[in-house]
Amino acid sequence: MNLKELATKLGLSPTTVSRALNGYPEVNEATRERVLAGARRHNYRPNARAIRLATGRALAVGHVIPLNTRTEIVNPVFSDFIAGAGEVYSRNGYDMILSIVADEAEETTYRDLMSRGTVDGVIVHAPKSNDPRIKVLRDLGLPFVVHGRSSDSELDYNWVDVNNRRAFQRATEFLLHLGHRRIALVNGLEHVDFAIRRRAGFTEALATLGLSPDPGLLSSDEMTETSGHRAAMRALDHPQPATAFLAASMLQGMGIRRAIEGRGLRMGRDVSVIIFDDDLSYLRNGEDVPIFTATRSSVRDAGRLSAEMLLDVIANPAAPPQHRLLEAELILGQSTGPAPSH
Amino acid sequence: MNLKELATKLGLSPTTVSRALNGYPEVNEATRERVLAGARRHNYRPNARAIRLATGRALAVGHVIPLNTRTEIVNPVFSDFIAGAGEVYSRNGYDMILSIVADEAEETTYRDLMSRGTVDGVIVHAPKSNDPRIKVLRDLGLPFVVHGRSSDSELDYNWVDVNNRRAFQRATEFLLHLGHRRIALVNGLEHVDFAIRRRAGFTEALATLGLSPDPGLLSSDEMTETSGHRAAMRALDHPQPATAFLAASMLQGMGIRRAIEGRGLRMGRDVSVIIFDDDLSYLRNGEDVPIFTATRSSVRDAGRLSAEMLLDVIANPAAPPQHRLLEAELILGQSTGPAPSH
DNA sequence: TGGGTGGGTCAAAGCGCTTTGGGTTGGGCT
DNA sequence: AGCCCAACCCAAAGCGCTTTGACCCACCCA
Repeated sequence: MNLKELATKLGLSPTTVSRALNGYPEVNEATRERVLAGARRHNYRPNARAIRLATGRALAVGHVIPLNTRTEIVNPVFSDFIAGAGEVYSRNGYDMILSIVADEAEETTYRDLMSRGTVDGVIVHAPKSNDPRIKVLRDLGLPFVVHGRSSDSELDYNWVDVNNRRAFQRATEFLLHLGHRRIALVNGLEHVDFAIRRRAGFTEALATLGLSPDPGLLSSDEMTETSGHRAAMRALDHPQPATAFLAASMLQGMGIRRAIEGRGLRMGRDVSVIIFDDDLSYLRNGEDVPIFTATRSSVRDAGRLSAEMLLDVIANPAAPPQHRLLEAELILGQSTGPAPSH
Repeated sequence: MNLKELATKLGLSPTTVSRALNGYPEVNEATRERVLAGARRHNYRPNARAIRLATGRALAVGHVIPLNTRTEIVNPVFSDFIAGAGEVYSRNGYDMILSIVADEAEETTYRDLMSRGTVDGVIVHAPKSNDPRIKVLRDLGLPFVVHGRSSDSELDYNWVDVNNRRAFQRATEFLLHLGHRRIALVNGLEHVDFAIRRRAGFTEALATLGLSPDPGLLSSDEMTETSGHRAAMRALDHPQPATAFLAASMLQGMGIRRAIEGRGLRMGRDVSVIIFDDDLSYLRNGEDVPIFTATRSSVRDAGRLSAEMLLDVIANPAAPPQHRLLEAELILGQSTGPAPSH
């Protein structure tokens, strides 16, 4: 059943039917009712392909998800981010198109999505500092929102981000207050922007006490359980072992816990741990009582906000860039305690 | 730059240019070269919207991902499944459209995707036993591949699945050989088909020794760390506590480990654990030495295979249903050992 | 020499919508 | 009575491709 058929069936022109369905004012309320009823009765649904061609809009947005070709790792936060964003899209009649693309091919992907007209806008994930994609997208004129920020980018652009620097600064201060002085930072890959900011917050907090980070207690890697474990083993093997850890993700935190307990130590008593908790739906930080003390910010909310911003940008392409900075909250869990007095 | 412009620029008709670009034989090799060169030079890319309308194909496939509205949980295996599938799609010029949809709205989503013509086929995730979606899709005539199977479905359909029954049967046998008799099953939600099969394998293995599962050691829940922890606490609190666990996922296994260690026990010595390992990229089972003894089957491979099958079905809609049953391998890790003799 | 034959090209008709630019009423106003 | 305007509705022209059917021009063979 297509528009034309429905129109003849109703004894109206396609024009009128189209207008009735799309809520244009110049059609009589009575006939609109008749059209709507007819459409329902015949189970009519407009063909999306035709709408897209006729309107010149894709009614779709793209998420280009980088795939680390070496490790083959897809960042686990994407599923929740996408769940949040997807909600917004479907509420607004947009499709979500996912391209999982090898790191190095991202630029081409954007070019392609744009020039073939498959999307009206994109979300940029995991920006690096001074990320080249920002310029590419700006030059292409493809609306985009960055999840995160790109330091040193001289251009202004739309972004949604968590205050990562502040979160790690506060977490570090909290550990310092507890008396910890040997704090290990188990960071994400530091070519990604948010990891840089987190490290900055960490360093800054140490600096207020005149401390500086011990390179032997710093690590930067994919945010997995095993990498957390590895980093923790190293920091515990240190001649002056860490008494506290600050980790970039829940999974790393779990790896750290495994290392601690593998040593016969007890997390929260012998060694303290704070994690950054993205509040993933399938990886909750405990039930009523949080397992880990954590700085928390829901990545699903970030997905929701990014999607809303993107749709807004698509609707008003000329508007000035928008920014949204989310604050992480510090959640007290069972993984922190006063530094052991030796 | 569109086809018509390119054609006039080359002094050819749109027809010829189109044919040259699409590799039709009736165009002179020399002019084809000329056209290709021209397209490259002017950076021409055909408009996907127009192609879709003209050909009547969507050149896109849909993944409808169920969202448990109560728990808001997105199954973490999706990201890897999708990574595998996405690879296949992009290699074949297909877009991947993701809809994250509340459990109850899935059927409408399929109807919509179909009648609006946004996709040429779909992947069905997490089938329940006798899943109604299968009939809906069959009746709609929308090509589909099920990831998993739906017991008791009287219809035949395309599927890719792991031999879940066999995997859990072997894992259980392995524990039995080690002398364990009090084995707790920490299963996924048992209205989802694969969980039913896993339980069947478990029960079957017990039965060969004349044993039957102790209801106090059975649990079925979302496959999260916390649910694993909860289930393990219960099984360890049992008057005759479990000496071994069989868990449906890595995350549950991690929760079990936390419970074991929280008790001051040692995994692999005091209590044994076997997990089902989906081989998620961001949740590897250790590095060189596996942490957990596990039955392993890569969900990314399953994604790849499902996508290939779906494209095949789209290309040959009349072909008989295809099936692909993957076997999980049993990996020996550090989490199992002989049953403690008391 | 003339009627095939086939390689190469093109005009035009879709695909199923939206949207522009009228047309046709009927009623109110002077 | 004549004019104008608002309210409705419609025909037709796109949107940028694909594809059908026809055409033209060698070239070959009888």
